Amino acid sequence: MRETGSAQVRPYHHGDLSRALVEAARRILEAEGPAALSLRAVAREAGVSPAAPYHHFKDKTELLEAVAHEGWEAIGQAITEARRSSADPGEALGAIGLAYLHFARDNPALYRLMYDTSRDRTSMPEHGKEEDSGLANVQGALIAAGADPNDDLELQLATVASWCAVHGLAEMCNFKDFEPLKAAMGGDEAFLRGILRHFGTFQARGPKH
Amino acid sequence: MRETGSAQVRPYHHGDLSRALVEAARRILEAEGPAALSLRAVAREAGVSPAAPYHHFKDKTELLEAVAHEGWEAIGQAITEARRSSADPGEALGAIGLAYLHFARDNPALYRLMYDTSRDRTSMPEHGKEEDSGLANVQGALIAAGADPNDDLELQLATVASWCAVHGLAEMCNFKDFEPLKAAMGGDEAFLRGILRHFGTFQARGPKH
DNA sequence: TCCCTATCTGAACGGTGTCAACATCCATCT
DNA sequence: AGATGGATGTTGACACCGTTCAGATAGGGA
Repeated sequence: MRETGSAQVRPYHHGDLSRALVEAARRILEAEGPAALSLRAVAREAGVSPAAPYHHFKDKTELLEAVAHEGWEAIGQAITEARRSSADPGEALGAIGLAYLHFARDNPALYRLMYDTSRDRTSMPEHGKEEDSGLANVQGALIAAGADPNDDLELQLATVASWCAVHGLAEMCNFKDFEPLKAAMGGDEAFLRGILRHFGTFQARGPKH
Repeated sequence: MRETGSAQVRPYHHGDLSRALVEAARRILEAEGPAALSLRAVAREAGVSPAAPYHHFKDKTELLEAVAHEGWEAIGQAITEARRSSADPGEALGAIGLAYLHFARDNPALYRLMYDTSRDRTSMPEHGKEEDSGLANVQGALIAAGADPNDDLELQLATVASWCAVHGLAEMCNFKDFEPLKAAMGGDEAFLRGILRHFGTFQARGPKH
């Protein structure tokens, strides 16, 4: 981001291309959408020739995976923070869900890329170092909300169920079919909370009153 | 035109290209995956020149939308049938969910295409003629399962929540991260049912208190 | 009959991912 | 120091893609 530097017009070869490429890809993704995210465009944006990226990524796919990886780290961080800053542990699950949805809403193209690459490998990313993992956080929050930590099977099922449900909502919440319902609920946020409540993940206690 | 009678070896121009194109696209999709689904490949498969499709669809997108539309009709049918053939109305929701998941499992590329095109238009397809609509079926099943038909807002929220949750599962259930859990559950089917149960859609969740 | 229109073809344009051959520069070893 | 080698970047090419446009073809209506 400091390309305006006074001196240092251009490092010898380039400096740190793979990094620059990932950042360029992310910039294009946010600014011009996924359709504009071609390898050549990324190289152009980074100021190198179309073939240069092949010295750092074997594929276009591999570059996109690197971008997606950053996304997973970011969303994992958002989840961890949401959970930590949630006062009542019983409400941590809801806080996580909301943070997740906000990330998806604020980075739609990146979010989509993350799951597209995951689906192509039929695998979620190595969820990092355990404790920062999104799934681990959800599982912890489930236990805090009253799930039985000894019934491993049920716990895993509940974790996966929560993740799937929120992911489905994240993908569909921008469909304009839901605009009327959103309006009736009094806005985007209320809509999301309403759906989350129906997932049963928003409060550890029973349904509203 | 009628002197050929039953032979019909080869229509003059082509016969019904738009139909043939949609079918060719579907064939390629299932056989070679989404990556191989180029307009040119579809034309090739249908035995026409690369420019021919443009007399029937203004875009590649429009062709894909036609393919997706067929998919939505098929899944809507599957849902309707699952609901109808479900004895206990309280279990209709679960039956719908399972039918939906089976469709997604059996037509992964098509299912993905359906949501990809929906997302690009930020809209689900015109869900047909009301009663055959998937959402309408879910809503009906929810009422049958004990939801209050008079609280429209809650009913809509529950409907959307169910749809989103099952969609999320449909998208993720092939991630190989879940293989161990699936194995522990004793197979694919048990896994799906387990998650559905956690969604709360698998058993009537009447207004107990 | 003749023409009109819908349909299909062929060739072309700019764009894409990818590769092989070549150029460049840094680091390192004598 | 100077030569060398390996990492990095460039050029040019290939095949494929979506799309367009001018022309060929053929069926149906006047």
